[in-house]
Amino acid sequence: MNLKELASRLGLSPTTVSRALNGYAEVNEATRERVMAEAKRHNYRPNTRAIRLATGRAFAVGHVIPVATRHEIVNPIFADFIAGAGETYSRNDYDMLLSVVPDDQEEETYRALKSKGNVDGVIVHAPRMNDPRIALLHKIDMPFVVHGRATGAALPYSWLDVNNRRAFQRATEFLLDLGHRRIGLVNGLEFMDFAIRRRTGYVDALTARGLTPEPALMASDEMTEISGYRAARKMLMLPAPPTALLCASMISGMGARRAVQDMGLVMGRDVSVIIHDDDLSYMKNGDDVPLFTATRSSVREAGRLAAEMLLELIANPSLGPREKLLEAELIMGQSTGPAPV
Amino acid sequence: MNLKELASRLGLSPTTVSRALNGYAEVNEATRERVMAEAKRHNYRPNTRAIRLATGRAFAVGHVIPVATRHEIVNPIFADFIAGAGETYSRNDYDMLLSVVPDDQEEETYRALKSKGNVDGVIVHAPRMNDPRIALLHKIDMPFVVHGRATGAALPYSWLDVNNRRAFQRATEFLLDLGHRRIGLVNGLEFMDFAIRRRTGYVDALTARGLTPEPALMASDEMTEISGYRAARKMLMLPAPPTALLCASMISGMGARRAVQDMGLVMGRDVSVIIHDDDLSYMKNGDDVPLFTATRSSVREAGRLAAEMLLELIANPSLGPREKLLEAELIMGQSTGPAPV
DNA sequence: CCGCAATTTGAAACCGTTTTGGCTGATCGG
DNA sequence: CCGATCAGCCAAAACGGTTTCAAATTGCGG
Repeated sequence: MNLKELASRLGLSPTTVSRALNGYAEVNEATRERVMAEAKRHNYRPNTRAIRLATGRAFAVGHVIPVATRHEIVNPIFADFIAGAGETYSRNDYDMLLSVVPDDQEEETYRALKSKGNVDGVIVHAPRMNDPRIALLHKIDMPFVVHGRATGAALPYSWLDVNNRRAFQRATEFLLDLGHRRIGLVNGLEFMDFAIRRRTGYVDALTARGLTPEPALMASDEMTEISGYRAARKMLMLPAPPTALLCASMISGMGARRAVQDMGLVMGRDVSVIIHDDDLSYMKNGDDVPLFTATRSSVREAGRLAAEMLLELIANPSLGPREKLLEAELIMGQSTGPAPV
Repeated sequence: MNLKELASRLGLSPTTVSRALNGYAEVNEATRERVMAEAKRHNYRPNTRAIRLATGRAFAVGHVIPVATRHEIVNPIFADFIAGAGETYSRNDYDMLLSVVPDDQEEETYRALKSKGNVDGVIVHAPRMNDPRIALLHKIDMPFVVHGRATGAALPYSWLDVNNRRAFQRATEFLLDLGHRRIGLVNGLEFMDFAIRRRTGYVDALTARGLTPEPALMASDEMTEISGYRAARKMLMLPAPPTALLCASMISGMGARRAVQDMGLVMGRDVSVIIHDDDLSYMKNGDDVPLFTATRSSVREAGRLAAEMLLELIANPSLGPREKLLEAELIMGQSTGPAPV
């Protein structure tokens, strides 16, 4: 069933039927109801391909997932972010397009997305320092929202981010207040913007109390269980080991916990651990009582909001860059306690 | 730059240019080269929206992700499967469409995808017993491939699955060979098809050796860390606790490990643990030496293959249902050992 | 050198919508 | 009663490609 067929069945022109269905004012209310009823009866749904060509719009948003050819890591927070964004798109009748591309083809992918007209805008994932994608997207005039921020970007851009600096600063202060003086940082890869900000927060908190950050207590690697384990273990084997650890994710935190236990220590008593909890649905930090003390911020909610922001930008391109900073909450779990004496 | 413009610039008709670019035989080789060169010079890329309307094809594949409105779990293997499938689509110039929908709107979503013409086919995720989606997709004549199988389906269908029964049977036999007699099963939700098959494999192995499966040693829940912890803990507190555990995933395995350690036991000595390892990129089971003894099968590779299968089906709909069963390998880690005496 | 086939090209229809620019007939103010 | 206004509808163009069908040119055998 297509528009022409429906129209002839109603004894109307396609023009009028189209207008009736799209809520234009110039069609008689009685006619509109007749059209609506007939459309429902025949389960008519306008062909998306035709709408897209006629309107020149894609009604779709792209998410380009670069896959590092070397260490093929798919970001674990990705699934939840996508789920959140997808909810927004579904509500607004937009399609979500996922492009999985080798990272050396990322630029080409954006250009193709633009010139082939597959999407109306994109979400930029995992921004790095001086991220080249921002200038590129500006140049090709593609609306976009960055999940995170890109320190060093020359041009303004829309973003949505968690206050990573503040979160890690507060977590560090919390540990300091508990009497800890040697605090290890098990960070993510520090060419990622969020990891840089987290380190800044940690360093700031230490120096504000007159403590000097020690390189041996600062690790940076992928946020996997193994990396967390290795980094924590290495620190705990130092002559002067830390009494507390700050971990970049739930997963590396689980690695850290394993390292603590392997050495016969007790988490929350001998070693305090704070993690950043992205509130992943398959990786809940306990239920009633949180397992880890954590800085928490829902990445799924971030997905919802980032998508909403992008849709607004698409609907109204004249809108200046929009920015949204989410604060993480500090939640108490069982993994922290006063520094051992 | 569009086709008409490019054609007039070349002094040719749009027809010939289109044919030249699409590799039709009836165009002079010299002309084709001129066209190709000019297209490259101007960076011409045909408008996807127009191609789609003209050809009546979507050049896109849908992945419908149902989100349970109650327990909002996003399947953790999802990200890697998508990454694998996405690689295939990128190679073949297909778009991947992700629909995140409340599970009570799933049927409506498939129907809409079909009648609006957004996709040429779909991948069905997380099949359950007697899954209604199979009959539906047959009815609306939408090509599809199931990731997994759906016991009880009346009609034939294309699928790609891991031999879950065999994997868990082998794992159980391996533990039996090590002298274990009380083996706990920490399974996924048993309305999921794969979980049923795994239990079957486990039960078969036990009964083949004259052992009777005990309900107290069989748990079934979401595959989260917490659930794994709870199930393992409960079993280990039994008057006659198991000496080995079989866990449905890396994540629930980590919960089980925590339970073991919490009780002052040592994994691999007091309690042996085998997990199923989907080889998730952010959740590697060790590196050189696997942490857990495991049945391993790459879900990312499954994504690649399932997508290839679907594209073949789309290209050649007359093809009968295709089936592919992948075997999991049993890999030795540090989490298993002979049963304690 | 002619006729026929093969090669190469182009005009126009088509895909299924939206949108532009009338057209008709009724209503209304003067 | 007349011209202007307006509500309601429609024909046709447009979107940017693909595809059908026909035409023009070339090559070749006789």
